[in-house]
Amino acid sequence: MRRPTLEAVATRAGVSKSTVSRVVNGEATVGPDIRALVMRAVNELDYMPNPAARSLVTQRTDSIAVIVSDPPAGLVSDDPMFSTVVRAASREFEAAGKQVALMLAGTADSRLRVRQFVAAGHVDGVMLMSMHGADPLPAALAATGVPIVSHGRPAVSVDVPWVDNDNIGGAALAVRHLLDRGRRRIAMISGPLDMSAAQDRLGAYRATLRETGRRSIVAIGDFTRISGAEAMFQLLDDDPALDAVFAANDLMAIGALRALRRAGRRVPDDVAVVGYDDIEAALYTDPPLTTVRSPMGDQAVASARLLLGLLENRPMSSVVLPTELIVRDSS
Amino acid sequence: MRRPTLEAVATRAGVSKSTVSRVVNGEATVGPDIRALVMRAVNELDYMPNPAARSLVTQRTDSIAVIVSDPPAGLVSDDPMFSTVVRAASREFEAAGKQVALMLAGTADSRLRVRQFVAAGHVDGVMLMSMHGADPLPAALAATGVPIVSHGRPAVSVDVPWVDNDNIGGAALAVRHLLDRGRRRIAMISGPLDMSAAQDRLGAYRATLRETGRRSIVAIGDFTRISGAEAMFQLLDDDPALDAVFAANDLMAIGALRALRRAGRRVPDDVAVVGYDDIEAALYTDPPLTTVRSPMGDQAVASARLLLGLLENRPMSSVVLPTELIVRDSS
DNA sequence: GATCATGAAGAGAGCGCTCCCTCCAAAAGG
DNA sequence: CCTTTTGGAGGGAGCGCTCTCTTCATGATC
Repeated sequence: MRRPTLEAVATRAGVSKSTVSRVVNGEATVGPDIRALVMRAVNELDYMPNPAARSLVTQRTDSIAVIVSDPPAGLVSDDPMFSTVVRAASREFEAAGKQVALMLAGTADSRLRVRQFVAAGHVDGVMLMSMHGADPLPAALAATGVPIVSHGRPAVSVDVPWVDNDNIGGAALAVRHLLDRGRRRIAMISGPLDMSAAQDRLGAYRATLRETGRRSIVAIGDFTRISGAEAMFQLLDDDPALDAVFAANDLMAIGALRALRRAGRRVPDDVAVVGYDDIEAALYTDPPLTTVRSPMGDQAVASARLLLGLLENRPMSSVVLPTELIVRDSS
Repeated sequence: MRRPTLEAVATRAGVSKSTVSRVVNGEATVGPDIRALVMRAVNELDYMPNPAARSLVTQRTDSIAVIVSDPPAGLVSDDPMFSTVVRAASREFEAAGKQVALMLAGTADSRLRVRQFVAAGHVDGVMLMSMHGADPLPAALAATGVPIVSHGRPAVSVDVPWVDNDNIGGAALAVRHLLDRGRRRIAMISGPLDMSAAQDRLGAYRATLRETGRRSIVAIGDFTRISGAEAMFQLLDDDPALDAVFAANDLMAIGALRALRRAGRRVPDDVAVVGYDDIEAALYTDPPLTTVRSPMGDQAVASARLLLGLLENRPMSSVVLPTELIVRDSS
C-alpha cells in the first residue's frame, strides 16, 4: 500500500489536482467551502505532499547544509562550540521551515562528498562552520552558485559573507585586563594559525603588549584541552617566571589550568589565567575562569539569519558581534 | 542556465538515457568502450544526478533523520553527549552513503514537524536520541513504517530496537567502588526519572546499597551541571554527614564538585565523588573525576549500524554495551 | 440585453530520473 | 545455412507534484 497522492485527495474531494495543490500550499484563490472540502479529504487520507516530487518541479528543497569541518575520528569529540552552534542554528532554520542537513567535512573524501552533495542541488543554501585557512571548500561551494555563509570569518579571503565576534577587541580586552591587574609577563596560548579567529586573537595580544613595550611569549595549541595543557607546559619551560596566560579559548584555558596545577603553580596567585568564549564549563573550573564572552549562540543565529536573508534575495552583509570581559577568580 | 540532465549527457555521448543511467548507477551490463564514452561526457558536463528526480522514482532518499530531543532554548547548550553522539553517528551514516538530517524535537510543535517530515517520506530511517518517557514520538514514528532505532533504551516499552550501555552494571560498579573505599553514607544525584538510563542507574544504586543494608540518599537532577550543584547542596542539607556521592552523569558530578568546594568540603577527603560517562572534561576537574566509562561513541556507532542493518532488511536486535570503572582522584 | 472585467476551478505539460520492455546483433547450436 | 540463445543498448511510461494556460460562471457596466 502506497501513501496517498494529490490525485487521490482530488478524487475524494471531487475537485481537481490543481485545487488541492492550491489548498495545500495555502493560496488565497480558493473558495472557503471548497477549501474545507479539500481539507477534510486531506485529513481523512492523512495526506502529505511528496517532497521529492515537489522539489523536482519547484527546484527548491527547503533544506540547508550545515557543514562542520570535522577533525579525524577520536579527536576533540566534545566540543561545546559544535553543540551550541549547531543547535542554535538548527532552531533558527527550523523556525524558518528549513531542514538542516548536517555534513562533516574533515577528510578530502568527505569534502568531495560535500561538494557533490551541494552541487547536485540537495540543498538551497550552505552554512560553513570553523573553516581552516587551507580549506578549498568555500571556494568550491561558492562556484556552485548556491548561497553560502560562514560562521566565523574565513581565513583566506573568499567572497562569502560571514558572522564573527570581535576577536581583536575581545583579545585586547583580555590582555589589558591582565595588565591592569599588574601582570608583567603575560604569555599566550594561541589557536591554530590557519583559522582567522586564532590569528586575530594572537594579533591583538601582540599589539596590546607592544603598546606597553612588553615581550610576547606564545605557544600554539589547536583549541583542545589537551593542547592547552601541553602548550602551558611549554610556556612554563620557556619562561618559568611568567605570571599570566591568555588562552585563545576556554577549552585550552582549562587544559592550562590543569597543567599549572600539576606544575605546582597557584591560580591566580602565581599565574593569572584568562580564557575566551565563556563556555558553560568556565563557570565550573577551580578557580572559576575569567574569560571573554563571545556570543556563540547569537553568532549562530545571526549566521542562520544571514543565510535566510540571502535565500530571499535580500542584500546582506557580514556581521561582527561585540564581546565582553567576564571577570571571575582566575585572574 | 540549468544544470545538465541525463539527457544532455546521453546526447553528448551519442547513447540513450538508459545507458547513461546504467553507467551512473554502476551497473555491469555496459560495454567498457561505451562506459568510457559516457564517463567522458559526464565529466565534461560536470553532470550530477538530480536527487529529487531520483528519489521520486526509487522511493528512497538515502538520508536518515537524527532526532534529538532538544531542551527549551538556553538550557544545556553544551552537552558533550550531543556532540559526541551526533558526530560519531554522522560519520557512520556518511560512510554508508546516507545523509544525516538533524532535527530538534523539544516542543510539541517540533514533534509534529518531525512526525510530518518522516511520514512525508523525507528519510529512509530514523535514529532517536535521549528520549524521555512521556515522549509520544517513538510510537508515532513507528506507526509510519519507517525503520527506527533508539540511542538509549526508550523509557516506555515501545517496539523500537535500541542500543544502550549497561547502566545497571555500571552504576553497581560505582557504588561498590565507594563501599570498597570504606564510604558509609553514599548519596546519589539521579538523572530525570523519565529516562531509562536515570532509572536504571538509580535502581542499581539502591539495590547495591540494600545488599549491604545501607540507606539511600537521593536528590534528582536533570543531567546538567547546574542541577548537579543544586542537588549537591540539597544532599548536604539533608545529610551533612554524607561521605560520598554518586552522580548519574559527569556533568552533574562537575556541578557537585563545585557545590562541595563552595560548602568547604574537600574531595575526596571529606566526600568522595564518582560520575558516569567519562566525558573528556572528567579528566580536567580538580581533582580528576572517578567515573564509569560508558562507550558513548561506540554506542552511537552501534546505533547507526543497527539502523543501517534494518534498512537492508537484515534481522537486528537491541544491544547492550559493557561499562568500565575509571578510578581517578575524586574517590 | 449585450459586453466586459473579475475571480475561481480544471486541464495538462513537464520537472529529471529509473526501470521494464523491446529490439538487435553476435555467438552458439543444429 | 537457418534457428535459438544471450547480452548489450534504446524506447518510453510514469513517479507526484506545480504552474501556466484555459475555461467558465458571476456580476458590473453601458
